Amino acid sequence: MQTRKEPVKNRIVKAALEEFLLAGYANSSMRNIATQSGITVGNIYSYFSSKEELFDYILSDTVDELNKLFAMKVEYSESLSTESLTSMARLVSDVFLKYRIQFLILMDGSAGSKYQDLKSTMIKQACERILSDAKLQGNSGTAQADHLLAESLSLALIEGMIHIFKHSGRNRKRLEALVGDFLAVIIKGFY
Amino acid sequence: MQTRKEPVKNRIVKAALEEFLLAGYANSSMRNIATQSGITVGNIYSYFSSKEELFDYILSDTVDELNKLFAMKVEYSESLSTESLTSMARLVSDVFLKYRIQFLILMDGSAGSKYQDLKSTMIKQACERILSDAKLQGNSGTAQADHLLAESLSLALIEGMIHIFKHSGRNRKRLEALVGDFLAVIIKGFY
Amino acid sequence: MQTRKEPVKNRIVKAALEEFLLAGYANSSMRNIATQSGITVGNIYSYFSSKEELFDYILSDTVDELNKLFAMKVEYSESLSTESLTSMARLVSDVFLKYRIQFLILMDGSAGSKYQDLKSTMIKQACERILSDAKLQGNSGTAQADHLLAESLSLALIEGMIHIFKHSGRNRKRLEALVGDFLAVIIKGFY
Amino acid sequence: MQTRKEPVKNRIVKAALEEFLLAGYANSSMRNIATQSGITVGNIYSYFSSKEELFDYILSDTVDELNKLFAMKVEYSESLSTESLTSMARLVSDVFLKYRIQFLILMDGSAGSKYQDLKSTMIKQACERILSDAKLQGNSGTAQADHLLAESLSLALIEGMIHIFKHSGRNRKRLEALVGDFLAVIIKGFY
DNA sequence: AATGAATGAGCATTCATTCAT
DNA sequence: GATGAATGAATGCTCATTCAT
Repeated sequence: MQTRKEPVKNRIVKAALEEFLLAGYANSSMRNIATQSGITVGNIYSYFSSKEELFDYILSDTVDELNKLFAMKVEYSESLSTESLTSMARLVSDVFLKYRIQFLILMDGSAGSKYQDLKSTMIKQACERILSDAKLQGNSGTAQADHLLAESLSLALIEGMIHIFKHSGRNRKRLEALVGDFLAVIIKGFY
Repeated sequence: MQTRKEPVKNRIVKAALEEFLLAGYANSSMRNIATQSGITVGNIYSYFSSKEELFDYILSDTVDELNKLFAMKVEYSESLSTESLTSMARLVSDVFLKYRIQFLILMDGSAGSKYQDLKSTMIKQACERILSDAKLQGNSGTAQADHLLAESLSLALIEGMIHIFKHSGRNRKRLEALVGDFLAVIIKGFY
Repeated sequence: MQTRKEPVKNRIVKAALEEFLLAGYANSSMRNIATQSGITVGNIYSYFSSKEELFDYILSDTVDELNKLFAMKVEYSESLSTESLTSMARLVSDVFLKYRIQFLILMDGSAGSKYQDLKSTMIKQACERILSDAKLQGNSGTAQADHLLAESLSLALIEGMIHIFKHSGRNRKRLEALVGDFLAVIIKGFY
Repeated sequence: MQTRKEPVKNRIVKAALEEFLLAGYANSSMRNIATQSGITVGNIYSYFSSKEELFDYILSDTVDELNKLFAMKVEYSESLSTESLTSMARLVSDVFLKYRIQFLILMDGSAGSKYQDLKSTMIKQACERILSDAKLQGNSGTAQADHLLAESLSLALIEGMIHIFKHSGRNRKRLEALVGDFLAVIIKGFY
């Protein structure tokens, strides 16, 4: 009834994005989404058959694209040269800019959903890359410790990039520069 | 039932630590804590007036100590030399080992509580340190971007250390070695 | 979509028959009927003002015919001879074959609707017939008990016939034979 | 608060028995049970963890006893003599009198629950008994038809007994007499 | 101090029915 | 006639918190 002309499904999705971003999947409430979007709860269910489906609808494209990105990352570069860093930064920035909020929800608000392990999957992939590429060597001397070190560095890498993404706004140039700088700093420490 | 003579308050705290660690503040349940501790719900409320107060009771010491550590960190070292790194690693490890679970709860399970911003406070502090110590210089050329870069590096630093702490067990030697290695890798990139 | 030229009302009725048969009145859903018939929910309501009216529309003819049958049954036979049994079986089978699904819905799926008492009405009628025809005599010696006995036998009679009807397929010969056999067994015990 | 002194669990069970009897498992509502018993919904859930558990709590004893009865029935009699009939009637009456309402719920109100097939299990057992004992012979001449006939007779037998039970009150003598008479009539037709 | 029954508001979900188009 | 979005009340269930005992 408060119809701005915007189609209902869009309004639901918009409100849901906000709710999921703020509260995460588990703590979000269909009632909030209903109130926020001005759509009655029952009516939301005529667009999405469940909270899970709504979540999935909002995120599946992003997940697909991210998975594609993971696959590519493995091939495209032998060593972590400056150029490869730049192109990596560009690649990552593209996906991020396209699905900003979705990506952030996936990273920090997916607990309890089917996507809850996506971040750790990303980290695991980065970790494998690091272990094979850069010959890290800690002082502990044990392989187990070295693996935990690599894992922590991967996690640091990814959490840092998430943070850049969260706060860098929509300016692509700026995002790419930041990601590039960040990657440079972190990766420099590897050798 | 098991530890019969242990004071009630302790038993509550013990069970609450576990519950908060596993589920986080928002998703934890007083019922679970009651069941786990063998104390009735009602009785928990005669020791702690609310879930929030229980959470606070469990964590306030750790929060204080962490705040003290933040304050110190600024003073104790001029530059990030190897020795300072080592002592930093030791210092940090000390607090962590002392309040392992509490620290992990504060970092990963405080969403929805009054301490939900502690991690970002830590990051902000680390960020200030980095900005004043290491003369970072990104390609973006703007001070704003440099600040976000420093922030992201701080976040990476701290998230990485949290991860080490979470998975390194209770062996102090190992923990210190890992933290030292990790700090070395990250900080090396700063210069 | 399939049967394009078939009038809408028919398609609704067809789908409703199936839904009511499978789920019964109370547990059936207008949504299912809409989906199954390919008619939109709203449009069903322009043919039938409510779920109840739809139910009624589908069943009223059968109810009328059944009521006629009840009336007739009283007249046509003095004693329960073999011939009368045969003709009774034929008569009953005719109605059943004509309104198979409707009859089954009325018997087993009308709970919650205005026809929910039809079965017990049928039983009551059969009961009166039994009481006047066959001089049943129980051991209890009370008229009240004899009445309950007659009622239970009627109920047994009718439930048994419903079961035959539900599972005998559409072969009239087979149906008549079975009904005849069944009636023979039950009625033999009356004398 | 409307505390008659009766313990809460009893009041819940009493209200639930009534609700399940009137509406059946699927169509009954926890809210109704709450209102009827004067217990809040939430509180019911501190006695029974789900609607299903409440249903089960109310019926499991009866189900067990019935299963025991089924097992016995097979052994105790070679032929369907008058004495065996009498003792059968007594046996059945005992269980029935002990769990009147529960039995009725099981027979007519268990659709949608884990006990929904109990009645047909009973019928199947009776059917097997009939097929092995009494050499029924229909006119149809096919084994399949004979089986359906036996099935219908079993169903008639059991539905009739349920009806007697439902309406015979709590007088054991009367119940036994009625069941005996009923069995006599039905079984006489078998030979 | 200790109990655990009780409350009441909240959750996701369903469905007959209405109504603007 | 036809659409299907929209409504609103109902469902089973959970949980922090209160309180009489």
